[in-house]
Amino acid sequence: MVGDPERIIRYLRGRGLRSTDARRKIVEVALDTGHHFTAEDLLDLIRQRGHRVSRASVYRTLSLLCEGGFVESREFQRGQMMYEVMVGQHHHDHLICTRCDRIVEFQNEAIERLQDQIADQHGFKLESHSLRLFGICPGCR
Amino acid sequence: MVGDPERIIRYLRGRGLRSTDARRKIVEVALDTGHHFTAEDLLDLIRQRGHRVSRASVYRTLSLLCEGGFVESREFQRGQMMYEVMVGQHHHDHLICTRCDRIVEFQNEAIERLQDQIADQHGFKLESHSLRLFGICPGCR
DNA sequence: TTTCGTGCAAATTGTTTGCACGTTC
DNA sequence: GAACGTGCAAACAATTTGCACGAAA
Repeated sequence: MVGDPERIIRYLRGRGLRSTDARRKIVEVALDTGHHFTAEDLLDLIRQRGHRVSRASVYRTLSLLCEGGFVESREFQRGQMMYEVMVGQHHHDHLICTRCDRIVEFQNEAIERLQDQIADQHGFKLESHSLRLFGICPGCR
Repeated sequence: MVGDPERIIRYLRGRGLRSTDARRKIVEVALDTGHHFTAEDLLDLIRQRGHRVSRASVYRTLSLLCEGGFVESREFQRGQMMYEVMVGQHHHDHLICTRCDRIVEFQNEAIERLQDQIADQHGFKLESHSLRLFGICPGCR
């Protein structure tokens, strides 16, 4: 299945990285988290399952997962990174409620195309982008 | 003229805030900086002009200027805020070169409209947005 | 057995805060 | 003279790093 932790471990092995206990636990729990989470959230979840892993390893493994494109990080609130598993997910952007911090995902092909055009017009080779819409969600209005 | 520091000081006065030496220097130098700058950059510029102002006051005043909409802050590189004077400027978004950190501004009406639509569709009252395109600039390719 | 990854604690870094004092109103 | 703003240094908080030890290859 799509969220198979072993697939990621295999990828890491392919890059000459080792398959360690900590990495396997971190990947496994990360894939299980439904949605957006912080490094600290992930650490808590891992510990709730009775695994002992250090905060440093969580950060180090999250970096690897980001490099591999399995996870994406973005900053919804200043000073804290949120992570999201992208395995089996299409790219999307976010609406963030400034009252309750609720996050809603959306996809918009037209915006994506316009972004490509803009990069082209300025001679940039586009690598990534970040689009965040901040506002007040229906529930908070 | 458009970048008149006194206009901003008057606005602050109107909000019950005082017109102090530090605030005047900070506003004056900020308005003179052509473009994107960090809090530290601004502090350096102020000191180069022979004024003695504390780092704390720079941060505090930049906050006020952001609240008033005279300045906008955004994070181009993780962990550090960049500020930009918006007095006399239209809203725009940014292309950021991941090699040399060059920043190019662009405006795109179509994207703005699409953002409004998306917020509407999800019942959000849009307050602000942040769109950053990361890539490699012509000079670095 | 060599290399790599881990856990720990300490360091880092931009920003914020508490407080005593000086300024503005 | 009351309230507010300042400067300073200490506090913060998320993340990174140095290092000695244990595990993977």
